[in-house]
Amino acid sequence: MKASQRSLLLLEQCFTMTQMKQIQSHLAVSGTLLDPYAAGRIVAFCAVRDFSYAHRFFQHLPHLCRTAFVCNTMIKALVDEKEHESALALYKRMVTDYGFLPNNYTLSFLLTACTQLGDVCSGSIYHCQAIRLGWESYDFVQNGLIHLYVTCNVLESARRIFDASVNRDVVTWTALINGCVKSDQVEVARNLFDEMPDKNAVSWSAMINGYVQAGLFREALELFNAMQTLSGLRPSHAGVVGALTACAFLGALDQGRWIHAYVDRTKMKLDRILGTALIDMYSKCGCVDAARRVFEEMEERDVFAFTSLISCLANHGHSKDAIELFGRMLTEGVAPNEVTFICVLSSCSRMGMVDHGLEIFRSMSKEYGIEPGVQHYGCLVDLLGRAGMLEEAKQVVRGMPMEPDSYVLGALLNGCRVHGDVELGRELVESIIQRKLDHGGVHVLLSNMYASTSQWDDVVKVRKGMEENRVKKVPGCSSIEVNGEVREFVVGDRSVALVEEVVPLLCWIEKHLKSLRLEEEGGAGVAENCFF
DNA sequence: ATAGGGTTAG
Repeated sequence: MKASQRSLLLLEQCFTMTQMKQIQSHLAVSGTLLDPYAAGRIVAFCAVRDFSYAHRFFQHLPHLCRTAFVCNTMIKALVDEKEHESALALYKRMVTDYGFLPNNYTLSFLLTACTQLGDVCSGSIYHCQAIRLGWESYDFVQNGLIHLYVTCNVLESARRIFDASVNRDVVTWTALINGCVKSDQVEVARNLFDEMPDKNAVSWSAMINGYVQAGLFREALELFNAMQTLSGLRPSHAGVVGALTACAFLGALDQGRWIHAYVDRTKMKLDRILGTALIDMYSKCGCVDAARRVFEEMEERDVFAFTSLISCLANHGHSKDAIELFGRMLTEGVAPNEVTFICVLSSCSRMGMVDHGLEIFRSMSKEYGIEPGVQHYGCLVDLLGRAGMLEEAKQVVRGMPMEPDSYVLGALLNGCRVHGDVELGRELVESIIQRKLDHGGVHVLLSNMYASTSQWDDVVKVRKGMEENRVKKVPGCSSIEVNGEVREFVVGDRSVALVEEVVPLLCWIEKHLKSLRLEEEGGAGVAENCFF
């Protein structure tokens, strides 16, 4: 490139659209617009700022100025605008009408289009083109192909290109690492990660998020820490989001707070994704107020941010606030989606707000165009069942447009338990077992239902039946963080620490609470006898 | 002169 052209390019960065339009008319008058380079610069400049203007300009260009560069730039712009059909049409015109062969730029833009469409068939046609024209080992084409095959779940093809490649760069490696993660081969991904010669912040983030995807949250956090101690790289936005997701699952509050402080310290932009990740981390760690603060700090809130906080409030006993926040969401013009309605309906259910819940359920399809799914019916049945409206709940189950799943029937069964309708409960369990929908939780519910009405023989029967049929309930599990260490508690845990330290403390708390209740009821307090 | 890989809610 000539020095004069380079300085013009730099100068171009300072122009506004209006100035560029002025330059354009000036060029038109002086006849310079017929110069392919000048015309190309105008298209490239406008394509990223005002697409429709660039498009019009392109369509009026004289034939001489429709260079491969201009076509590529327009194809890229069309792909960015998600106008994949038009991008393809332009490509065809470029080849047939203007007589250009696709080059490495053309092919990489077309591959991006195929990847976004998940269209591996068209993608492999361009793959063939690339081979025929000798572009297949060009970095952007090669990496584009790997990305395409990874996205479309054809890991073997991605792997073949990788293995045959003699010019792998950091993008090549990272694309394949993601492919392995997507195909549940997180260990293979880690081996690649260890093997790759250079890593940047994107490759670290990809591996951190790979562990998160695989549910290996401790490994994700270890890697997040290693990134800072070993690589000297600063965790990027995506890395931070991945680490926060891991903290949320582990209940690792200290680590999560540290990351929040890091976000503040480095002035990382609290955008919708990062904000939501923070809200969710605080939510899962039980810090409702911190979650609220992050939410208020965010400059833009989308359906994810709202739903995340609504879910947080609903899960921590603030159902009323959750429903209020739903109202605020509507006022601020953010459209709820199916997940939002699950959270809101379960809030209504816990609050016993039957009418309001029914109204919201009805509004789903009427006002928001969202057809209720099986989970929404589950919430509705739960809402009616908890309120003791078992007949209505049964009618909902009968009238639903899809087969009830174990959660819908489980919600009805729970209603039976709470309101002591053992007969209906028994019928239900039979139908649940007949439909082969029984999971451990259903049996436990039935046994609890018998227990609540003191039908101990039946309790024993259910428990025995569970043993005989080898019905397993996923054990209840929770975790807390103490001094930076995450400690897990699982039902049936009989470890020394638990039996010798935690259980006596729990007994003391229970006795203490009972004595307090006695005091409240006017009875004589016995608190002093309850210390160890 | 035009370009690629990583991230949020039930």
